Amino acid sequence: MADRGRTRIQTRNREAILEAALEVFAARGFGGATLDRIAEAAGLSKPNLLYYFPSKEAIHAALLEGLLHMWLDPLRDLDAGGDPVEEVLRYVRRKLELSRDYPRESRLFANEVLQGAPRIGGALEGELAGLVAEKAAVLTGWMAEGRIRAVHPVHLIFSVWALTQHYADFDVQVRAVLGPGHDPFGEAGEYLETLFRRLLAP
Amino acid sequence: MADRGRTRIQTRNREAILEAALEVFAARGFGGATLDRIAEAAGLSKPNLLYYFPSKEAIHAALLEGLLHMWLDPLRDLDAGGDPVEEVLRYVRRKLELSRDYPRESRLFANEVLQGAPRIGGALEGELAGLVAEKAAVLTGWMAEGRIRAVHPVHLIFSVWALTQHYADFDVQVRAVLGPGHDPFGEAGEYLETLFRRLLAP
DNA sequence: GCTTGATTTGACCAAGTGGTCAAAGGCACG
DNA sequence: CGTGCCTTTGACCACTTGGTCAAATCAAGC
Repeated sequence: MADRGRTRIQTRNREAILEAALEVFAARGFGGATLDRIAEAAGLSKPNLLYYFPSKEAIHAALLEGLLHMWLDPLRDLDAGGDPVEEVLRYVRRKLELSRDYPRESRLFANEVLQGAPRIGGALEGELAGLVAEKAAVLTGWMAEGRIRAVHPVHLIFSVWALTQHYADFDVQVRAVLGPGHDPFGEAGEYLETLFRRLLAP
Repeated sequence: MADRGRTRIQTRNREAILEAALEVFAARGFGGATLDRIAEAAGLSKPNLLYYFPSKEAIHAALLEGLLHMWLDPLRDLDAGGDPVEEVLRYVRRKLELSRDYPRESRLFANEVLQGAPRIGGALEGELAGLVAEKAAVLTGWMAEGRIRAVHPVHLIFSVWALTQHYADFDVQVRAVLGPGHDPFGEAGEYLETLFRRLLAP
């Protein structure tokens, strides 16, 4: 995709670096991550790593850039023309799948926001806030028509984020509390379906 | 309280160090925090700081130790003899107040769990899991009696954590999306009251 | 096989890291 | 006032950090 003018080696190594960096940044935060560790995880020497990215910041930025789109797509797909309750539930399901399938990305994002979003704050106030405002209007419309019950639409969206990302970000806590023999994401799917149905179904 | 054998100076300086460390650890994670920064924030020299705590780890541990009790107290107070819906709502309210009044503590905890709870994992599987099991039994009892509607009790508790801590941990995101002129915690209180009432009220 | 540009690396650097230590400065109390 | 302990600090240390650089190696087209 963004491989304009890149050789196969460049593509492969940039890929390896981003994969390794995702692992390290997600597990230890920006400040706790080191280039040495990323380089080792990517199977490259540190100078070689810095041949592909000019700095630690740059790797982190490249990672975050790809992230926001993936994260917002499910919300973007909320269809004003669909069945209201089912649309919300589809959103919840897709968001939970992201937590299950891309927990490191979720943790990377959580780390960034936890630390005050120093490197992504702009996108939050721009792209994110804009999209939420748009979809909140859709939800408000549905509420006015009585097709879902009234609640604060933005906090409804917050609650989808909180409830789904919790299972990725606090995975160890969830598993520690549930103990062995549980399927956290399967149970969460059922629970959240019930929760949002009772909250919204007229 | 735990000031056995401590002089006034010790009490004051340990306090200042823990306060400063809370600020720094919460904002940058364990790995991203430095003793220099903590010392500066506490108004002490680094060697002086290390006169009161033997290591960076020790400061972090002292902070976490105090935290878990405060965090679990509201759940501990869930009263099997009270009115079920009101008891849950009281728990939600108190947890939300903690998020509002102690956001740095919440972020410290979030940082720790995000990174796999390397320094607190034991307490999660012991104290935390035990308390949750106990209170899940209370909830299950209420459900069996038809006093609250049936849901997975442990995931019900997870959802209280997720929904309340979200407002502390993702504060900048919440504010970026809401824009100015909002009272995040006030609105959240109303929203969560509605949510849990609809979910649980028979 | 030669050339040219892409790739890789060992050696290196200045700044910062967590932590130590001996010596100096305060403080309370007899 | 002196003494003994609590507190503070400047100097220091070994190690790690993000990052540089010139030289070596490699790959592909001619």
